[in-house]
Amino acid sequence: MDLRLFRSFLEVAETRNFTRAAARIHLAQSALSQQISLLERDLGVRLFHRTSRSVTLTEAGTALVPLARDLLRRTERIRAEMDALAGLERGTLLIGLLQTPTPVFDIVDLLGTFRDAHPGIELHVTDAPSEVMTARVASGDLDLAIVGLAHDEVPADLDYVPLAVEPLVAVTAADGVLDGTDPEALATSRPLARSCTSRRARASGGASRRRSRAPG
Amino acid sequence: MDLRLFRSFLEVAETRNFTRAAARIHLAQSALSQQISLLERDLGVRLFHRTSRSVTLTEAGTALVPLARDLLRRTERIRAEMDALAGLERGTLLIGLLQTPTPVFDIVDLLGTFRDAHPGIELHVTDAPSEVMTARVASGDLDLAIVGLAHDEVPADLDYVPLAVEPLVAVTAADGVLDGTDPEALATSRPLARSCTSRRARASGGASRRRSRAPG
DNA sequence: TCAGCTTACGAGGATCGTAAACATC
DNA sequence: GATGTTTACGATCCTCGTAAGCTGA
Repeated sequence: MDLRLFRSFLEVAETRNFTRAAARIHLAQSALSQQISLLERDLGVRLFHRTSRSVTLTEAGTALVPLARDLLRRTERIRAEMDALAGLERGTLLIGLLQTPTPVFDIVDLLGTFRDAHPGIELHVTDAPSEVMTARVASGDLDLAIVGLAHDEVPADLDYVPLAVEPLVAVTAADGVLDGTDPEALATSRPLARSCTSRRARASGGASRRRSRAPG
Repeated sequence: MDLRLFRSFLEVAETRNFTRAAARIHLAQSALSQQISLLERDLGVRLFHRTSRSVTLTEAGTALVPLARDLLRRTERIRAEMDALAGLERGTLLIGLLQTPTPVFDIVDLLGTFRDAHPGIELHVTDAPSEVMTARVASGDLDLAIVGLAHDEVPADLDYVPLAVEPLVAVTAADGVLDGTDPEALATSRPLARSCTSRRARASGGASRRRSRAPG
């Protein structure tokens, strides 16, 4: 039994006119006619007295009106309840993600788990250099981003949670060029690794906007 | 929205097993799977957590169980209500009808009117000679019969209502053979017309029963 | 490997809309 | 004849079942 039949029935009951009821629910009048007779056959009672000039409710039809109304109201409530449970879990989450694979935790698995738990939320993932993504989070173009930055590189107006700490390693040829260099001093005074990141960030800095052209 | 989806949902919720639930409602397992995902898409929430080895209700699914049960119970009540309103007007009426057209009242129109007023009642019309039909009414093979009999020809154990009185007319060649005969005397002493009826009744008397043969 | 859910896809059935038939005012 | 419902019928959509695919124990 399809609930649409009750909806159609109520519409006819209210308008007492198949043609107008059909127009209201965006259906051909014949289709509505078929729906009503299907409902009548299903319930085993005649719901309307129809002459070619007037439509009136039978006793059974009169009895059905409040029952059908109640049933439809309840299904609406079920929908509302489900919506409420989906609750805030409806919408779109814009995520910035470093293209660099992070071996410390499985981001793909994480997203999959999230998706299972919150199927109502659409996930949009983009990637960009860390500095660009933090800027986009600041401007609202992204909801969150997973970036690779040192603590002091995170803009002050953004919140952040450290997910993993990766050692910064200097790799050189085995000619002993770094022999005797203090690692601490190397990290702070000679930004070898970071300079790469910075350069890449500048190079691909501006967000490219796609332009659409109106036809004609 | 089809109420069958809720029924299917409840079955899966109870068995926690698509295969068994499908068997219970006489559906292919894939069809049930499709129904559930249709319901989930319709309501915008995931109702079950499925791994390939276990099916468990989500929060939304848990909330839906009593709501769906309630909805189905209410539709059952609607059906019961409609059945009650159809009331006694449900069943089959076996009518015996003289093949002879009766110009006194329109039997076809009468049946049509009845059918409109009591659409829940199936009408089965058969015909046979009047005497056979009265016998069938007596034996319960017919619910009622419209026959052509004189008052004194109706079996004493049957009720009857005169619907029309038709004159019994003797038609002869115009040779004056009946000239001077008293009509009253003719009807009582010389059963011209009635003898035909009686002979026909004997000829087609026994009801033929169809025999069915068991296969093998 | 097995149990069990999902996906793919073709067949059959259901539903819709157009159009004709039919019935009252 | 106008208005309004039902009936006829073809096209489309939907739902089912078979079979293959996929996944976790």
